[in-house]
Amino acid sequence: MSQQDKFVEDITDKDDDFSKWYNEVVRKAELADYGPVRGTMIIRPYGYALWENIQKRLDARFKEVGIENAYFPLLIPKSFLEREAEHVEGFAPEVAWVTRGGGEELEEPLAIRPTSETIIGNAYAKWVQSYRDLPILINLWNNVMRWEKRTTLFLRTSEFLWQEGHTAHRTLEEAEERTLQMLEVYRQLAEEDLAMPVVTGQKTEQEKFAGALRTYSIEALMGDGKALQAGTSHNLGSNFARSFDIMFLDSDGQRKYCSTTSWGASTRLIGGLIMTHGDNAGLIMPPKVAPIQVVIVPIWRKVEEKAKVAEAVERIGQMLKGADIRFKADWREETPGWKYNEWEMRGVPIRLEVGPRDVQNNSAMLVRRDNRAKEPVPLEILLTRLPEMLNEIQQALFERALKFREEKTTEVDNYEDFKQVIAEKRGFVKVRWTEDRAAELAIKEETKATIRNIPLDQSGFTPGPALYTGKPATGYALFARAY
RNA sequence: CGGGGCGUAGCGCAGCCCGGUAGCGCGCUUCGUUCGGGACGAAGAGGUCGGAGGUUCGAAUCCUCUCGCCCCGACCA
Repeated sequence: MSQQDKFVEDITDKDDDFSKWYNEVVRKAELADYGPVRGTMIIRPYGYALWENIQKRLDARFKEVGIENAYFPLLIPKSFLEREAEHVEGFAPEVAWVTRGGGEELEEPLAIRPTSETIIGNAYAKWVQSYRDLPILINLWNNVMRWEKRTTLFLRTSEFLWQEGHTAHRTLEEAEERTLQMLEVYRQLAEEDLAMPVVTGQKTEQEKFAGALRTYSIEALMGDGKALQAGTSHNLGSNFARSFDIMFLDSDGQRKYCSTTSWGASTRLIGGLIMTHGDNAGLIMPPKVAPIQVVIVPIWRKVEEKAKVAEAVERIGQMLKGADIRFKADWREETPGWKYNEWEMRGVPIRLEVGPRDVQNNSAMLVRRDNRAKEPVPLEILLTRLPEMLNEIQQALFERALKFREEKTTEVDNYEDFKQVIAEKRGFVKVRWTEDRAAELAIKEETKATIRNIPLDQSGFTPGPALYTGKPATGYALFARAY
């Protein structure tokens, strides 16, 4: 039993049973609960506040690159979904249908959107006439429904919240540029805001989005050595434009199909955040998105002490408000020790203790969630020290996660080693590769590992035989077992 | 949708095999003492035992059906 285990006795050890640990953390930290319908999720206020912070950050990043928000309907006519062949084939098994309305059978069943490419395509076809109407750069913050066979809170639920961006362009090159730009936005969100290191890369033909020309993803490595796809960006080429007739008259007098893109990131990011940073005491929230960045725990014995402490807490509260730091003063009738454990479990980055001794010294005791380091801080420098410490924690979380990923990334050059690493060490396995769908499936069949992506960063690549097939490799591929 | 497990108080569980009218821990309420790493005492509240049907004098317990959840597989953000 490690040092920190004695602080929290009621959470399953991560190393004993990771998925049990995950479920307990989600529920005990009050992030989410199960809904009454199979596979549905209630996002509780603490979890939703986290989502709002992620939204706020991502939305700001979208706006910086010219994206506007809009809203599209929940219900999609069946005929729309059927327009793009690969798309319908990919999504058909998991679509939920509305067949009755107003007490009557509907003439055409309506799909509860699993994603909005089709209804977007229908609208864009109307909106685009000229090359001057392009590009269209729209994002939707909404919910979608996919009838999943097997669900896990935040990682896979039948209904989930996400954003889906949909753009239309004059040329394929421009669409490709936008696809990669949005992938980069996701990388920045993951790494800078969520402190979650990711590998950017391209999906194989086997793993790409149904109906896409090319799919890119960011892939993160979770605490149990499994990979999580944390965001995707698709270059749809002219596939949807052809199915929905999104055409424009170009400056050369030719009528042409648009090239479109779509890209999405979901509440799954919350699952990723939990599994990236959490420890045996519970959650650890990256400061930039933490619903509560600082929790103030007052400590007192006597009534007159309580009054003085209350006064100090009030003063500190005023300071933090002015400094735009998200905080909460915990005046519940519990012992300080109990509160320490509670807030550690819920992942608040900094605990600020105010007791009689601190009042006397005109200071506060700061305790970091990530390493439990204690630091007495005079109140006059609190407003410079707190933001600094929040940054230090943000940085430390990222570095710890990056170090973990690097330790768990193994380069192998033969299939025997590959199988062993996947089975025992887990993590990312980097191999020489050349596109081969049959080999990919065979490897998946035997080892459960899939190609997470073909990393954009191919530095260090040297020619040699590809894994499994032995054909000349075209680059590195990143394998892992995935969520 | 296949294989396994589980539905008993808000949460975690025992009781079921061998039928006799429901219990433990935590939490909750009130009062008092506590409070710098999950405090203690006393007194309380809380359950149509997932649902339906059957067997029986009597069902949480036995039988049948059904609904739901969790885990492992096949499908996926």
